[in-house]
Amino acid sequence: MARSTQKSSAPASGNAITADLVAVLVAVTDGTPRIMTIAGGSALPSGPFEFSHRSLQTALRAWVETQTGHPLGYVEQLYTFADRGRSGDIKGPHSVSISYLGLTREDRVGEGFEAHWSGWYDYFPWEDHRAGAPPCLAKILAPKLKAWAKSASTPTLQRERWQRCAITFGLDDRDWNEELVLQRYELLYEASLIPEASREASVLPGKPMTADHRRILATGIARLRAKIKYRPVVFELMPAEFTLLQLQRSVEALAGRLVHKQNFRRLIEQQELVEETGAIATEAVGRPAKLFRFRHAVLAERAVVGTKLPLSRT
Amino acid sequence: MARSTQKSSAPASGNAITADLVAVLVAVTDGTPRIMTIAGGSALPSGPFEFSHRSLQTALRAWVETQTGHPLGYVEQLYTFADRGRSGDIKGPHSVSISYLGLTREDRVGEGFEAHWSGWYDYFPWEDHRAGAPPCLAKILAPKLKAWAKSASTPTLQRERWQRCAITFGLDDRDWNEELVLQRYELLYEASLIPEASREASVLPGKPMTADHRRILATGIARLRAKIKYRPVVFELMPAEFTLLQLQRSVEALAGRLVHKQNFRRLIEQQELVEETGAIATEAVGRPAKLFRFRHAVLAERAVVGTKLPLSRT
DNA sequence: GCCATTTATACTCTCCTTGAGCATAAGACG
DNA sequence: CGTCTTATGCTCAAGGAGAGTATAAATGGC
Repeated sequence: MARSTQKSSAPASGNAITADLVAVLVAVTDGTPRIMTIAGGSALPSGPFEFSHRSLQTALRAWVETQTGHPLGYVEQLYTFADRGRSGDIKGPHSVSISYLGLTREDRVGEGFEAHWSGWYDYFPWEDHRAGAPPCLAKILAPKLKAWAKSASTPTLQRERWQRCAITFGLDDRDWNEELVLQRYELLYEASLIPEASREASVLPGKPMTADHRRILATGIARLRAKIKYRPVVFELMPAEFTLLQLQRSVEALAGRLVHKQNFRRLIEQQELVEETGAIATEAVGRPAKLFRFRHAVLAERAVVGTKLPLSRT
Repeated sequence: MARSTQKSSAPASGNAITADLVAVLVAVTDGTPRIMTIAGGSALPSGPFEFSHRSLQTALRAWVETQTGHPLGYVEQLYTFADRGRSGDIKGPHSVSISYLGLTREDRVGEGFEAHWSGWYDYFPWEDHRAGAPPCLAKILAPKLKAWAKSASTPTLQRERWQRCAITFGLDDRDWNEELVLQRYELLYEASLIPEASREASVLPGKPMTADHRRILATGIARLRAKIKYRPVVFELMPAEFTLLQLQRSVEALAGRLVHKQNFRRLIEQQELVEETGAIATEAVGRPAKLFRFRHAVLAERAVVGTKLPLSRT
């Protein structure tokens, strides 16, 4: 950015670059949040942006629909990256990556494509706290982070580093905050514990990805975890009819933590987000549950503002 | 986006474009939120992105600091636009606009630049509800929106359109939601009431801007209004020392609505966001107020998560 | 000095939300 | 008929948020 007096529409000379779209496409099946991947799970789907489309959003939708064979429910822009050095391209990226979050149902993927679905906790094992804090946190991450903190030059810096680690990862009896996915990844990156950063192989559990795709994924997970608390986006990931427990399991899968069942139902029902279909779930262990469907009318009635889930920070 | 199997780092041929940075730089002075503008207030500061910088954020910071002569407090990416037709360039933009929100104090602007500060309600008069709903809402906007709703083809569509308008603008006794800045702008745009869209001049109050800069500004305002409710970003806009009323006035200026004074103080104090300086405000009508400063330690103590303001949606 | 005016600051009160737990219902299965 | 499992209804206590009352400490006019 050189001169302020230049209008934005004035083209810059000699700074030609390319624009890539990168998509974090999420689905939830069998209580596992999954993302669409290519190249054997080592990259997110991406490709150059074609200016034949009316907008970025349109381009993404069109492309995803060709790939998966069905419309993309919810789409949201995530972030635009142009960091040199992080993309793996040493000469500096003359390419900008515009990333998107998209929610779907994991139906069939278009045949003849390399795409498939990978569980997102394969890439971030420390993010799943549904069965309590995962062992790798205390056994592997915490010691490595402690060592990194200790390696700072002064005692004050050492303390500050460790405080950051403890807050971000919920160590030292602090609460776990499931929304800090990106901060955690960035902190690990800063501590050179991410293979994408250091040249070492597998210092930590969790599958790496090409370039900065894992960072993009972390951004997407963080955004989605925040969003499900105040927008009715979970329903984009559900089948047309579902039981309240299925809905709860999806939320828990995304959030990576459990919620109180009765309170969850209370919130969902009092907000009138769903309505009974009249049908009853068949494949049951225990008392059969009523089936519900999303009341699409809420999107029109309310300004899509105000959907609460019992996942509040205290 | 053509093929999913292509790695993001693979350069696309023949799709060269340029990247622009556009900045929404906010300051609050005398109870007015202001943004830095160029070209007589008709454009946001912007310019081509130089790849000599390490990241987009770095590029923006460097540039702003040269312009205003002091460091930029808080920076956040807003959105990346590439919509053809909205930018005013009919051939389609072979340029991507990456927009940022930045918070500063309105000190001196670097000499010799065309930049100056404009009140943001000059561009969005209907967004300031501090003295109640602004007259232009009921007198000008509502009738025009009603006419637009009526112009839909079927009664059902007419009702749906009006419901959207009423929700978005808080008409028909609905609550005003100050966060819907962008939705309101988009709705007016859809209704061809925005001069940037239709060729007519000044159908509505509010100063227009070049290309889609007013949309970018709306995005920035919306983001900031949402953010002040849960992150301590207001302090970036305050002088080093301030009274609680000054702080409150800044929040109200940004939010475009008033808050309950006693409750505001209660929240700020119980969250320990500020500490007394010991000094007392001098220039006073009424009882002199204690001066406070922001407790920067909170940024380290808490995960920058959880700052509440009495602006909640009910 | 006294009073009206203005702002600062301390409390109180009530309603609602939220976290947590208890209790009962309705199926399957031995 | 018990046991297991999930569904569903209800209660209770603590904390938070909205709104109002009361008092304190300045200023300026008389």
